[in-house]
Order: sequence, then C-alpha cells, then structure tokens
Amino acid sequence: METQHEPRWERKANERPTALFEAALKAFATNGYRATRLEDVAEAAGVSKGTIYNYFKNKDDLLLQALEHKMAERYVELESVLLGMVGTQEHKIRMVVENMWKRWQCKDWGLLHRILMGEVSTEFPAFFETWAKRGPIRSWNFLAQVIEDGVRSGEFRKDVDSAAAARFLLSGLMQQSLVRIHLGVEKYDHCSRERIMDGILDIFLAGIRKPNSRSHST
Amino acid sequence: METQHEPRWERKANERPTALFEAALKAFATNGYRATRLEDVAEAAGVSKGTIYNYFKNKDDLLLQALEHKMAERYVELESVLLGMVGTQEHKIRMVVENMWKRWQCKDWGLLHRILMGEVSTEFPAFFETWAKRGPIRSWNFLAQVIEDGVRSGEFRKDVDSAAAARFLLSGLMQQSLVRIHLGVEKYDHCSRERIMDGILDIFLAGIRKPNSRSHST
Amino acid sequence: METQHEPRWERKANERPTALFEAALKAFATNGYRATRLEDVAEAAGVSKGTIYNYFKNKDDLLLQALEHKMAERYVELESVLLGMVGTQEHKIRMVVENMWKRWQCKDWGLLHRILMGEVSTEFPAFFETWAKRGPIRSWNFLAQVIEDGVRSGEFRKDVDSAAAARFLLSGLMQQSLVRIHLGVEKYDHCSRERIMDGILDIFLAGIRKPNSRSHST
Amino acid sequence: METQHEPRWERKANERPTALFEAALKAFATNGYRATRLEDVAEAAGVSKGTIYNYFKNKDDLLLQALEHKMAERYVELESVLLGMVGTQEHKIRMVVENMWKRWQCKDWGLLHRILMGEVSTEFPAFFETWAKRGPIRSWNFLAQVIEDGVRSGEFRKDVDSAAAARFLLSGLMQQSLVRIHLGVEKYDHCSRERIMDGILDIFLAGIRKPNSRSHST
DNA sequence: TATGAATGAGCTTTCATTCAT
DNA sequence: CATGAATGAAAGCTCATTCAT
Repeated sequence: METQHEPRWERKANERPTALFEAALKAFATNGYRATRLEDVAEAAGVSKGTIYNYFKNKDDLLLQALEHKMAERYVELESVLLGMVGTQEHKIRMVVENMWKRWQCKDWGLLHRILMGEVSTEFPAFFETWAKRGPIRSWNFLAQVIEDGVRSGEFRKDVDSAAAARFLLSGLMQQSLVRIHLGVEKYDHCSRERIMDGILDIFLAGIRKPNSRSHST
Repeated sequence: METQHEPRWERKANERPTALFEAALKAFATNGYRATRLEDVAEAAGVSKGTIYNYFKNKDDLLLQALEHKMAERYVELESVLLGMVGTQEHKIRMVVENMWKRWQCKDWGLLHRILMGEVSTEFPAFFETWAKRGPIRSWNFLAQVIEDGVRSGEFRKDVDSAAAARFLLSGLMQQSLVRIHLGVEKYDHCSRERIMDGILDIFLAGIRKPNSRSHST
Repeated sequence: METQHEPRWERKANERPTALFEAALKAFATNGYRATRLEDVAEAAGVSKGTIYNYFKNKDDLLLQALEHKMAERYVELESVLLGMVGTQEHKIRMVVENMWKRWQCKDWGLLHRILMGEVSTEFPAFFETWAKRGPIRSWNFLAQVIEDGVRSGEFRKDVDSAAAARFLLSGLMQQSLVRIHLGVEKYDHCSRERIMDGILDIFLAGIRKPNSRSHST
Repeated sequence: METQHEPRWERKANERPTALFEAALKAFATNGYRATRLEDVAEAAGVSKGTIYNYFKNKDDLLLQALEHKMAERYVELESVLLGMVGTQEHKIRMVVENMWKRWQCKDWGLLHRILMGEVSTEFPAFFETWAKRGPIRSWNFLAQVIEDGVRSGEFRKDVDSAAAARFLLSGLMQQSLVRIHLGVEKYDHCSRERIMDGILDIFLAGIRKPNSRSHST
C-alpha cells in the first residue's frame, strides 16, 4: 500500500552534479574561486555542505570538473557548426564570427571565461593550457584555414597572414565581448554590441579582401 | 676585536613601500591574490610580516595601493607618448600601436593586467571600473580620435566606424599579448610576436584605408 | 572483533551554548576577558576553537551572550522572591537582604559581577548600563519602596531618606560580599560572613526604626 | 658663554615618569589594561613608544608602578587627616567620612579603583592584596577603632559590632561613589550626591547611637 | 545518501618589545 | 635619552574537510 510519490524526484540524484556545476561556476565567477565558500555553493545548489563531498573529491575537483563539464557541453555544439558550412570563404567567416559572437554573449560563457582567465590560469596552469588548446587555439586554427582557403581561391589577398588574421579577429571580438558584457564595461563605454560586431567585421573583411574585389560590408 | 653584529634590520622607510609594491604585485599575479600569504610577500620584500602593517592597513589595502602605484607610474609615460605625435594618421596609428605593443610585452604590465582582469574585477569591481576608465577606455577613445581625423582628412574610408575600429585593433593586440606572452600560450601556439603584430597592423590598415589609396603594408 | 573507535566528537548541539557560557564566564572572570584565549574557553568546554564560531559571531559576542544568559537566569529567580513577601516592612527587609546575601555568596554571582564591574564596564559601557538598570538599580528601588511603606505605616522614622537608605544597605552588603568572598579579602581580613551580615542589618534597622519602636535586632 | 635656557625645562626628565603614570592610569582605566596599546599611552604622555622602556621594564611594570605611585600619593594625605582628629567620636566619624567621600569623588581615585577592582584583581592578585591591606582594610580598622572608642565612652550602643559597622559604612559609601560617579550610574539613577552622603550618614549614626542619646543628624 | 556539527590547519592581524639611529 | 621602524609571538577568525547520525 504505497503512496505514489511524484515521479519527478526520480532524476534528482542524476541532476545533483549538474546543479552543483552551475552553482559552483556562477559563485566562482562572481566572487572568485578562493573567495567563495563551499557552503555558499552548496546553498545555491540547494544541498548541504557535506553532499558536495559525495560527488567531488574536494574544492579543486569541483572547480575542475565543473569547468570540464561546461567546456564539453559548449564544444559539442561548436563542432556541429564548424562542419558543414558552405558558400564563399567570406560567408563562412561571417558565419563563424556570428556564431562565436552569439556564444560569447551568453552568460555561461562569461562565467567560464572569467574563471579561466582569472584564478585558473594562475592556480591550475595545466588545466588552462588544456583549455587553451581545445578552445581558442583550435578556433584560431580553424578560422585560419578558412582564410587560407580564401587566399588560395583568390577571394582574399595573397599576402594576408592567415594565422595572424584569425587570431586578430577572434581575439578582438572575444576581448570586447568579455570586457564589455561580462565585466560590465559597456555600462560606461557606450557603444552598442551590434556596432562593435559589425564595425569589426567590416574592417576585417575589407582588410583581407582582394583590393579589386567587389564585395562590400553588410 | 669587535664582534660584528648583523643588524637585525635596516632602517630604510622610504624604500619600503615600493619594495612591498613590487613584491606584492609579483606574488599576487603569480599565485593569485587570495592564494598568496602575506608572509610570502613580506619575505620577498625582505621584511617581516608585521612590517607590512606599518605601511598598509591590511591585505586589500596593500593590493589596491600597489595597483594604484603601478598604474600611476605607467600612465605618466603613456601621456607623453600620445601627445606630440606627428605625420599621417596612419603613421600615428603605427606609433600608438608600436608603443602599446611594447608596453604590453613588458612583464610588469602582464602582472598588473592579470590581477586586474582576475580577482580585482570580481572582488573589487569599483577599482576595476576606475582602471578601465583610466586605461583601456581612454586609449580606445584616443585611437578612435586619430582614426576619425584620418577619415576627415580623406586618408581613411568615409564609412569606417572609428570607435569600433579602435576597440578592435587595441583589443585584438592586447588579448594576443596577454594570452601569448603572459599566459604562456605562445609556448604551444607557435607564431612569432612580430608576425602577430605585423599581420594585425597590415590587415587593420588595409581595412580602413581608402580603397584607391596607394599605401602598402610594411 | 571490532576496533572500538573513539568518536572524534559527539553531536550535542543543544548543550553546546550552555557549556560554552559556563566555561567562558568562568575563564573570563578568573583571568580577565582580554587575557583569556578563546582556545582555553574551548578546551574548558570540551570542544575545539572552531566550534565556538558555530554558535557565536566572535569573542565579544560570546561574552555578551554569556552575560545575558546568566543575567536572565538570575533575574527570573529574583522576581519570584520579591513578589509575595508578607509581614512587617522590617521583616520584608530582612527577607530581601537574606535572599540577596545568599545569592551574592554564590560563586556564579561573583563571576558575573567581577566581569561586569571590570572589563565590561569599560569596554561595553552600553551593556553595563543595561545591566545596572535591570539589576542593582531595580533592587535599590524595590527596597526603597519597602522602606517608604514602612515610613508611611509608622514603622520607620518619618525623616528617613528611603532612596539613600536602600542604596546604602544594598551597596554595603554587596561590596562586602564582592570584596571579601569573591576577591578573597576575607582570607586576610578575618571577620565571619555572619558577623558582617548580622552587624550590618542590626545597624541599618536601628538606624531607620522609629526611636520608641520596640523592635530589636536579631 | 651659555645662552640661558628657560629653567623650567630642568625638571622635565624627572617629570617623565609622572606624566607616564598619569597617562597610563587614565588610559588603562578608560579602556581597560589589556585593551590599551602602549603606543596610546605614549602618545597621551607626549613621548614615543620606545621611551617608555627607558623608565619601565614592560607594560606590567608600568601599570604596577603607576598604581604604586598613585597609592603612595594618596595615602600620605590620608595619614595626616586620620591623625589629630578631636571631638566626640561621632564628630570624628563625620570627619572621616567627609574626607573619604571627598577623595572618592575625585577622578583620580576613580581611575585607580576601577583598575584595581578590574584587571588588577584578576591578573595581579598579589598586588591587589597588598593594596587591600594598605587601603580599605586599614581604613576599616581605623574607623572600627573610632567606633569602639565611642562604645567605650558610652557615646554608642554597647552591642554595636564596630568591625561590621565600619565595613558597612565605608563599603556602602565607596560602592555608591564608584558606581554612581565613576561608572556613570548617576546619569540614569537620579539622586544627588549630597542626598546619598547625608542619608547614609544619618542612618548609620542613628543606628549606632545610644537610643536615648539626644544627637541628631545634620 | 544527505546532513551539519565539529575539527584544526592556516591565515590575517595586533602589539609588546627591541635596537639602530 | 628619545625615536619609531622592524620584529615575531600570539591571538582571533575562517573554512575545507570529516564523519556520526
């Protein structure tokens, strides 16, 4: 004679780690990793301090796993986009950039990035390196390839340094994204996100295009 | 036959704060602010724990004053450069960029910047804002003005968005500088500093120049 | 064949604060508030340093709450006595005095009082004031009322200043109690407690009685 | 050919310890002994921290010597008064009490007493004992003698316990003095000092006088 | 599994004391 | 003698971690 409890509780156990990931990343990004007390993370995740230790070895482990989890999540999406792009190389660049720009606007990315560039880079340099290779460097190289293709196809100038170009474009956009949106600079340096994005793309494409090319910025 | 006592300490009050600034910034940038023990800073500065409290109210005060000091130091230099530049706007841009690029290579800047983008931005947002306004934003606006002048003088394209352009160029360069040099990415993303710098400048200038202009990249 | 582990600690949250109150008051009264290390209080209470901070914000908070607790405890008792006294005013005075005298003999009162007159009066004057109003002043006023009634009923002299009288009696007794018993003066100023108490009461009552009154000292 | 400097500076050196005594006692009484920083005492005395160590072995030494000094100062005066009193015993009692009352009003006495009853009694019990014997106990015994004389001369009741009586009178007055004036209770327990003093003396004398005696309080 | 009281290493901070000047 | 920068032991407090329940 069992009372039928709500079935939604079934998946609770599975969601614990995820809830902790979210809570941890948010708290760490907002207040800093060291400055955040595990108790606050627990509270934000709706569990008690001790519970964290059922899922993670220690605070560092929580941080690193949370980062790992977020990264994995984000990079699966990325893969699918970078494959199967068609059209001119310029079009592909636009697509890549638009996609990246959008994901950089997202709060989650801000959280992730702040921590990585902050305490992770100093306190867990090995992890930072792993991330750098899997994330930024890979996308730099991917974009460089696209540009390279454009050079070969005659769409872009012969003397463009595709590696530098890719790094320039993505770094410029990413940095603006980070600083303006996630560090709040747009609150006191007034310039709309669209203007930044469009302006950058315009200049960049003009900068790599064949001089006599007839294309023009949107 | 005198026993030469090693004096337990020397009286050099004037140099103390500066020595502590250096030691503190270095330690904070290397290991993170929270993760650094005041005793280590003291040791690095060649004094004892207690001495720090003769000069600073507490750990936060030491951090903030050290940052303030470094900033002041750096911005006086900057002023003198930005004034009194002559020649075409393109030449001015090259000068600004070369100057910035050089200062961004410098270890001190790396230390300062890591801390600011890291724990300072989360734990002392007010200070971060002050810095952002005095530093990056000011240089963005300055460069935007130079570009604006070039637009008006017919040197650059009429439809260039000078604000976005300035932010693009400086953010791209700064980000690469930070990541490659100070976060060690150049160790596993092989691309010489010169190539990055030249490549970026080439594309940027090509991107804003009047199409029929005869200038050419270095 | 079980190894019987000694549990590292026991879970008895409910008793903790009380145990800490006792230990704290004792230690503070014995060695002085500032001179007492929190670790010693913890040890005396059978817990570790950190545990104190599960119950109290800081050292001051522990002191003040401990005092508050003791005071509350003591004043409930007092209430019940002061109410429901019957008989002549002289009899009531005797009862009040006997009751007070007994409570002042008690070690707990000594602990409480030493701290209050000592560091609390200088370092927490606001708390001291609160205590003075709730404790001594209230009992002075209560006794003054009893005397006043005796004056009106013709039991005591018309020209007796009841306020001064009450303060005289209670202060004299309390001071002797404090100094002799709790500060150890009786060890080198030999005079039995009974003699002090009886002698004082005898003189006091003789001092306020109507001259032709037939009462006699015990 | 000496320039004639002002001669008042001559005694400066001698006054150093005295100035330190004053400053120390005041600071210790106001904020508590442990809670007072030596640097504050130094500042109040117009010297620097290090100077204290030219005159005193350490903080404890400063406290104890300061107390010793004040006590000596006060007790010379007392001696002269207690000797050479003439008249009835009641008159002598009035004189003693008036003298004591006046000295207890004095701020210096308050400072001294607060410290003695406070941290000194717990942290330097030996010193406290010395003081108790030289101070209160001696005056109790002196007054007891006066009363004893009055009993023998038929001025006071035969059955008065002179020891208890003396302790009662002096303790009552002293306690009121301490609490009302020096601990600030008179601010919220309104009763003039004169009333307290007169009321107490009136009751006390009425309490020890021969019943048929014709004397009356002032 | 979840809880949260208890722990204690480790950090920040204070301040009595020393001593080169 | 006077100074006050420097010291470092000692204390307050925090919080990651453990573990009885």
